[in-house]
Amino acid sequence: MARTAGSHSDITGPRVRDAALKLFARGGFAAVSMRAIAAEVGVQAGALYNYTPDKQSLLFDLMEGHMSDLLAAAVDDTDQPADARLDAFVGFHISFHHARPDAVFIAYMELRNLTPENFARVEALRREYENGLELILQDGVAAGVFRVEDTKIATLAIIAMLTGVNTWFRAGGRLSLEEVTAQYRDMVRRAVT
Amino acid sequence: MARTAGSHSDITGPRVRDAALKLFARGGFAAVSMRAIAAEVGVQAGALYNYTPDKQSLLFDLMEGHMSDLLAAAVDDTDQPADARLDAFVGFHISFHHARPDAVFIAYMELRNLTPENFARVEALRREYENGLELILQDGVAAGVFRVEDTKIATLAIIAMLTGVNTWFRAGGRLSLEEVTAQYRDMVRRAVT
DNA sequence: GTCTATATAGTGATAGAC
DNA sequence: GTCTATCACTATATAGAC
Repeated sequence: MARTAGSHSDITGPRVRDAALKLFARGGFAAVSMRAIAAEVGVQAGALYNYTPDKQSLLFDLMEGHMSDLLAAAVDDTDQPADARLDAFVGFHISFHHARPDAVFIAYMELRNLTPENFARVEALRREYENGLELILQDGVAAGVFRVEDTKIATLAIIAMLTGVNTWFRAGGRLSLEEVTAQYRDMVRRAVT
Repeated sequence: MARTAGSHSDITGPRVRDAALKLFARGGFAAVSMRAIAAEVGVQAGALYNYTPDKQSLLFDLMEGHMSDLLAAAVDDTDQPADARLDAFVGFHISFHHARPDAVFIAYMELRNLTPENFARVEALRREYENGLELILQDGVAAGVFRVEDTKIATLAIIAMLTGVNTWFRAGGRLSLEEVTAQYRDMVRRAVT
């Protein structure tokens, strides 16, 4: 199928998203102009509106895409014992978040710039992810391998602790990501055992 | 000492800071205009410049003030055993942060809107606070009461976990702040023991 | 100390040529 | 699909009257 000269929607679209992701993470949604995104892509501002109806949709698509990727990647083998599943969760969470720092940063920092409807949709996905961890804790408590007073609180505490790695860990530092992960696995295990 | 009619610098100044704190927390530094702050205070935009040289200084003053308050309030009785000091730290951190959610929110979310010089100064204060917790962990390890592989990592993990309470806890919910604090104390203690 | 008015520059989004 | 040009606002900050 021949393509019209100048038609690049299949290549420019992702580049608009990539540029927005990078610039929103660096400067914040409100501080980044559509002109700045266009300059990063290498087009004029008006051309962006072939790929997004407005700036808000651009932000929402990035956040929803990130949360959907997260949920799709988070697998939980319920045939395994709860402690093994918890170890797997810690490793998954740290490595998944480490691989996409910009998307993670935006997902946490730009929630207040979503419209109420878009906020509700992103929040629902976040809760679904949290529920995955809480299920592991509940199963572990039921099996007598974990001792947790309130699984909801423990879930939020663990996720906050793990996500915090992204704010300070840099590859090439004193410790490898594997070493860091091992220490978090220890701390999480002990906190619920 | 008689005061010139219309002179209110001692009352308007704090109101400008309070308004900026509230609006920055709600909408984000970049999205809040000087006009919006002025409207919240009840003056015209030009009048704000009697109290701050520019918007950036307003943000920095709020963040530095918060971090200074935090450091001044964080006392550590090194005569106590390390486990008691850790318990005290958990209680202090949660209650101090719970009492000023707007300042906490700004201190974490608006770091990137500081100039490099201002960022460095706020970062130095944050590190100083972290060092207070790390000292407790180090003393506990030396005394054989804690078992922590890397005290720096444990410090960051614990602070991330505790600060996370502010993102979900609301007074009047299922649990009181005291009950929540007790559970975090348990989890933190177990994570390092 | 606060006001009004303004300088200067930037914003998101759209229209229509090519 | 991208461009240029533009609309209608809004931004920070300053000047000078009161």
